[in-house]
Amino acid sequence: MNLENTQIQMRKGILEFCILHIISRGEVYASNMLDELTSAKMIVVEGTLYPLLTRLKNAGLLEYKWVESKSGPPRKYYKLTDDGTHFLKGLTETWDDVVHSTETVRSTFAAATEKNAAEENKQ
Amino acid sequence: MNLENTQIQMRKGILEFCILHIISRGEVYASNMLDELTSAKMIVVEGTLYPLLTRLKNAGLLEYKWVESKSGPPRKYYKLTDDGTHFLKGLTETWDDVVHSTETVRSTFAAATEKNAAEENKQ
DNA sequence: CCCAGTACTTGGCTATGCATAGTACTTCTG
DNA sequence: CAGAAGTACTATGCATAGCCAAGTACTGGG
Repeated sequence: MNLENTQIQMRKGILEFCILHIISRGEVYASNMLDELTSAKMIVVEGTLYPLLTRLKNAGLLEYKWVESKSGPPRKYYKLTDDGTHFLKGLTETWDDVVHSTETVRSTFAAATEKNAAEENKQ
Repeated sequence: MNLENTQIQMRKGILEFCILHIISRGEVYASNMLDELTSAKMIVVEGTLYPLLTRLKNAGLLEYKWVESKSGPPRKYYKLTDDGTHFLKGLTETWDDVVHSTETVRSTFAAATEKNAAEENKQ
């Protein structure tokens, strides 16, 4: 129960959302995504990204094509399928809901305490 | 890989943050928290909340006292320990970072594509 | 021919949220 | 007093995503 672990937990699902978003803007390969995520201060390691891309591809949300590279092995350039575009739309709503709910909890002040006091008086 | 599952994943860690926040505002017991979370549209079931409270207590972030109730079994009223207050502060920063990073990814437009094009020209 | 750099792969570990079922206490009803 | 209903807490087992760490494979330079 340390901060580092919670940071890890908080990323679950969110990474998927971010990856789909990045891919939705144009064909990219894994290193492009890592760069962009890093520049957004969302550090991701290879062992997280590659399995995620494979999952998304197997789910039919992504497709890729191999493109030769002059500086190493060929690259997988990913793009969204129609299903992927639709799924991203749903994820966006989910994310907005989660943020909104969290903000509600943060901005509510002592509602429970008041409610609790009311209940005590009632009894 | 369906929306429902991603909604579940997105809650990981965030729930912990919300619970600590609710408790930080005053002593409450589990049903109070469920009510407040539900009213914030963050639906949680008992089987999730109770183990979480136990974990937080075992980690020394919470403490509770038993209070008799006139309408059922006694209740555990929770409050934050000093460690819990400190931990919540850290979580708040983490959450703000995650939201900020995600917003950065969402608001960035085609940065990767431009970068990619530049790289191609370089070669 | 080896070495560094790039790109992708794999296997095992951990933690959290969920489903489901169960215990225990109190009050109300007949 | 017996049984039902409501409230509060407990217990077990599962699925999943992200992490770590090591490994494969291709290219070009000295």
